[in-house]
Amino acid sequence: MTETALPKTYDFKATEERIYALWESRGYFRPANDPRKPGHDPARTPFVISIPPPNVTGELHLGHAVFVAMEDLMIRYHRMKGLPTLWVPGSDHAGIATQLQVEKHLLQTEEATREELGREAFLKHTWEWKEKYGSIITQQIRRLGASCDWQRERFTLDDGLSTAVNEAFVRLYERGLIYRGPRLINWSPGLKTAVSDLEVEYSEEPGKLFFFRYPLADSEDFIPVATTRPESILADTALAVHPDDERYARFIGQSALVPILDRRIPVIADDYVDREFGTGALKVTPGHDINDYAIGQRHSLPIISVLDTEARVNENGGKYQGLDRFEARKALWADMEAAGLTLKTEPYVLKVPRSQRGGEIVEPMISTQWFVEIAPLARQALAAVRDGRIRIIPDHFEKVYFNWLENIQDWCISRQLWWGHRIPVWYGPDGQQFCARTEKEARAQAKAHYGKKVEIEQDPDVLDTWFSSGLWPFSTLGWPEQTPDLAYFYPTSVLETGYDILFFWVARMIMMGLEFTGQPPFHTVYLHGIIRDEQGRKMSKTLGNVIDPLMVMDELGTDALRFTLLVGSTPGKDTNLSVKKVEANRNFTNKLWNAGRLVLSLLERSPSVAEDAATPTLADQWIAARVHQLIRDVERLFAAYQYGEAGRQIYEFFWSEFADWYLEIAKLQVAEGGARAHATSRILVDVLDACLRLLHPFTPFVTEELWQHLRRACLEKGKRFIPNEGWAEALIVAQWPQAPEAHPSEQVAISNFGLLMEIVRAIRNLRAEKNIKPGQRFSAILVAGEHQPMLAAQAYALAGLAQLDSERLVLETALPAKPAGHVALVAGPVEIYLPLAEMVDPAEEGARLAKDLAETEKQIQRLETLLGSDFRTRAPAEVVERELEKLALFKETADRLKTQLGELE
RNA sequence: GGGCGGGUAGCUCAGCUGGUUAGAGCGCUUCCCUUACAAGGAAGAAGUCGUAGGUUCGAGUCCUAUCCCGCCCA
Repeated sequence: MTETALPKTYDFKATEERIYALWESRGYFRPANDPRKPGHDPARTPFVISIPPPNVTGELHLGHAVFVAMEDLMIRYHRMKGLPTLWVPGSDHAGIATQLQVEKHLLQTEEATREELGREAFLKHTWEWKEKYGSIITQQIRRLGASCDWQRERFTLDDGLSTAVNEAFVRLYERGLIYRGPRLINWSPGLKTAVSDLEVEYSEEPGKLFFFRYPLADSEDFIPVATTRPESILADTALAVHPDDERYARFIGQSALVPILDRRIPVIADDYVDREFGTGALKVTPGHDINDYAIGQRHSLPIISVLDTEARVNENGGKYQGLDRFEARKALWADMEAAGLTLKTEPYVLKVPRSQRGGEIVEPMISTQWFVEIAPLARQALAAVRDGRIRIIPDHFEKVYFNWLENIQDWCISRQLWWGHRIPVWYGPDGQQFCARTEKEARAQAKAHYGKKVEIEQDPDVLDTWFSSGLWPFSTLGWPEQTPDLAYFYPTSVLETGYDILFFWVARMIMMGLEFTGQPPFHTVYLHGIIRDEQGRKMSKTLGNVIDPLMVMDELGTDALRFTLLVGSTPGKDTNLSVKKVEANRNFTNKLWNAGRLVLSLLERSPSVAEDAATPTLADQWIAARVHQLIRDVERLFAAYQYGEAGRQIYEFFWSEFADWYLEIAKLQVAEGGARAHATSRILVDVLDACLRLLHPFTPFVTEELWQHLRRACLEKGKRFIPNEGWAEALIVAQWPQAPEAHPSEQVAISNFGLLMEIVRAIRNLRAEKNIKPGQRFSAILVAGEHQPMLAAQAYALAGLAQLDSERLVLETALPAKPAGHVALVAGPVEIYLPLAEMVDPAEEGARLAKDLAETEKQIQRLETLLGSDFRTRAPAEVVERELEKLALFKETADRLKTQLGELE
C-alpha cells in the first residue's frame, strides 16, 4: 500500500489486534536489563508497577479500564525514557466473590450445595472454574493495550504466592501479632462467614425507633428506653444512663428486668450515653453492638449472644429460640405490647450495616476468629508516609490515610470460606496450636510438644483475600525467596489504584511491605477517582447506567476510550463519563490519522535531497518553537503526575496549531518545490514524529500504526530523513522527545506568528460576516509599520490562509491616506484595507470600529491604572515588562482604530 | 459527631508553584462537501469563576466566615 492510499478514516478494528500482537511477539513488554539474563547491570534504576490484581473470574469494567490506561501510560513513558521497565500482571482469587459464583453455578447445574459436595470436591470444581474463566479478564486487559510482561503473570493462589502467605502468617504469629479469640465481629448470616469492618457499608434506610418500658426489678417503676432493634433486648446485660442525668440518677445501681425473659440486669452510669437521643436511657447489648461492646468492657458486663450463625435466635432467647432475627423482632414486640410494656414507635432513619458483597444485613456478633494486632504495623505505615518515604498523590489523601491508621482496629483475617489460603495452624487433640509453614513442620512441632506422634488437624478457615493482596508487590517478585527479580525490581516504583481501596489494599501493602521486607513497597501512591455516569451518579446495574468498556472499544476504539479516561481525569477526582466524550476523542484519533496521511503525501511530493538549505520560514520557526515548548510542558506535567493536563495540551497543540495552521502553510511551502519543499517536509516529519511519541502513552495503537508508516516512508526517502539516533523498530521502544533549552528566539517567532494569525482571522472574520464565497480572492493592502519586512516575507502564507489574491497583496510601511473604495480592518499594529467598500455599510462599519475601540480603551485604562499603581515597583520586572508591551500594543491598536473612524466621517 | 473534597459558559469539566483580554469538548447560530479529515473546515454567541469579607502591587488560584452538593469514617 502506498502512503497516500491509506484509508480515509482510521480503522481501529483492523489495527489494534495486529499491533498488540506485534509488540508482544517482539518482546517489547519484557523489561530491558532483565536480572534473569546475563549482562544484567544492577546499577540501572528500573521503573516498576505491580498491577492491582483483578478478580480472576471477573469481567472487565471501567474501573479496570482506568487503571490499565493510567499504568500503561506510566509504563510506556518510562520505557520510552529508556528505563528498564516492568509491569507485573496478575489476578486475585477473590475468595467470597468466586466462591459465590461457583456455588450458584453448582446449584444450577448439579443442584448441589458446597456442603453436599464436600470441601475437596468443591475446591476441585472451583479450580476448574478458574481455569475456564480465569483468562477472560487478562484477555480483556490486553485489549486495552496493556504492555505488561505476561511471562511474569501471577495468581494469588499459585504455589509461590501461597508460600508467601504462609511465610507472612507464620512470621506475624511468631512475633505475637496474630491471635485467635472470641471478639465482636461483623457476621454475614447468608454467607456464614466473618467479614472485616471495611467490608461493611452503612446505608441510610427508613425504619422505626421503638419506645418501651424497662421495668425495674425491685419496684413498680420503669425506665423508658428506645431501640432500633427490639430483638436485641434478649441479649441486654445492662441499662445505661448518663451520670449527670437527673431524670435517672436515682436508678443508678438498681436492677432492671429484661422484658419477657425477666433476667436481672444492672442500671449503670456511663457518659457515652447521649441524653438527647431517644429517652436518654440506653439498653446495653455487648454481644450485638460495637458501642455496647465497649461499654461492656468498661463495666465488666457479661456478654450474651442470642443469634446463631444463620442469625436465628439461639437457646439464650428463651421462647423465641429458632426464630429468624426479624421474626423474633415482631414476636417479641407483640408480646411486650400484650404485657403493656410498649410506649410508641416513631419513624426513624437507620444506618443499616450491609455486606459489601450481596448486600445482606450484617450482624455484629461474638465469634472466635483470627486477628492481626495492627497497631505496631500501623505505626510503621504512618511513619513511612509522614517522613516522605512514600508520597501519596493527590496529597490530601495523606490526611485520609493518617486519619484511618490512627484510629485503626485489629484486623479480622479469618473467613469461613473454602476458596482461599487455608490458615497455617494445626490443632492437637487438646486444642494446642501449631503454626507452621507446612503440615510437615506442624507435625514435627506437635511431636516435640507431646513427646509422641499425635493426630493434628488444620484450622478449617481461610484468610481474607486482602491478606494475600497485601503481599502482592513482593510476593509476585518471588518473596520469600531472594530471587534476582526481587533484588532488582523491589521496591517497586508507583502503586496506582482507585482511592476506594486506599484502606483495603494500599495501607495493608504498606504495612506488610515494611514488616516483611523492611522497605516501603513503592515510593509513590497515585490514586485515581471513580468513574461515574454523565450526571455524576455511580454506575450500577439497577440504575441501568453502566457503560461497558468492551462495547465502547468495539464502537469507538481503544485509543478513544483510553484518551477519554486519561484526559478527562484529574488525580483523585471522580470522572463523569459519557459516550459523547469518547466520540469526541475518536474524532481526535481520526484527526491524527488524517494529519498523518497529509504529512505522508506531502513527504511523497517533496524532493528527498536539496542543493541549498532553505532558510526556515516564520511558520517553520513558530511550529518548532511551539513543539519545543510543548515537550517541555509535557515533561513538567508528567513529573507532577498531571497526565490529564499533559494530554489536553498535546491535543490542543496538535489540532489547533499543527493541523489548523502549520499544515495549511506547509501545503503552500511544499507546492513551492525545491529546497523549500524539502525543508518543509523535514519539519513536518519532525513535528509529527514528536507528537506521535508524546501521544503514544495515551493512544498507543493509532500512534504506533501511523508511526510505522512514517518510519517506512522516511527510510525510503533516504538519509536526510533519518534522525541522528536512527529510526527505532517501533514507536513503543522509540526515544521520548527532548527539547532544547528555551531560547528567546522562540518567543519572537511565536509573537510574530501570532500577529500573522490575527491578520488572517480579521480578514476571515469579515469574509464570514459579509458572506463572501470561499473561492473569491481579492486584493489587499496591509500597512504594517515596523512589521512590514517580517510580514512581507509571509505574503504567501497570508494570501493562502486568508484567500487573498497574492498578485495583488501589497505590504506598506505607511500610507498617506486611506485608499478609496476600501474597507479597513485593524489587527493590532497592522491596518488592513480590502477593496470591499461597496459591501459594507459605513454606519455599520463605524459601529464595529467604535465597539473595538471601546474594548481596546477599556484595556488601556485597566493597564494604565495597574501600571500607575505600586505594581510598577513591586511586581517582578519581567511581569511589568510584559504588561508594558501589552499597553503599547493596545495603544497602537487604538490609534489605528481612531484613524479609521476619522476617515469614515 | 469527626475528616476530606467540590460549587468556573446551557451540559460535562480543565485551569499545575497567585501575573493570558478566564479555556476545552459537547450543545447552539451563520457559512462551506476547498484535492488530509463532513468523525471535517471558517466565523460567532455564551461565564459578576456559590456568597461575603480579608491578605497582596495583583486572587478563579491563598486565608476566614457562610450557604449548598458529594464522599469517607464513627
